[in-house]
Amino acid sequence: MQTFPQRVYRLVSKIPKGSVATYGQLAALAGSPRAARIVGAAMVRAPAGLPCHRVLYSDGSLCCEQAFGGKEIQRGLLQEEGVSFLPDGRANLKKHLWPGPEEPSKK
DNA sequence: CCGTTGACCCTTC
DNA sequence: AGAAGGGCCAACG
Repeated sequence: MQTFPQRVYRLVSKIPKGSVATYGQLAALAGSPRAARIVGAAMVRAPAGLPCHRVLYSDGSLCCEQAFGGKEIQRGLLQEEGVSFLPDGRANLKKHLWPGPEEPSKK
């Protein structure tokens, strides 16, 4: 039994390029649909190499600019990944929302 | 062990 | 439709 953030890190690390996931979704995949806050807090403690820029709000909007150094940066990174953006400034969740771990990671 | 805090989400005004 | 407030779950001191 690992810590919650620990599990979230693995899930975020599994997000394929060109896909995005929401905090609530990661929390639900981690086992607690209401622990989206824990996921965010874990992101701060997240080690380097974690594509935290692929994690967005439920609406597809990005968190505070202090999140990873600038939301503009995150938007640019996602575009580099191939993620489309709406004229509202939100990511196209309908088109790039991560379906989740299709594979039943054993156990 | 108990209290506080937090990259959020949802409901109501 | 937009803005404000409260609630929830787990980790940290």
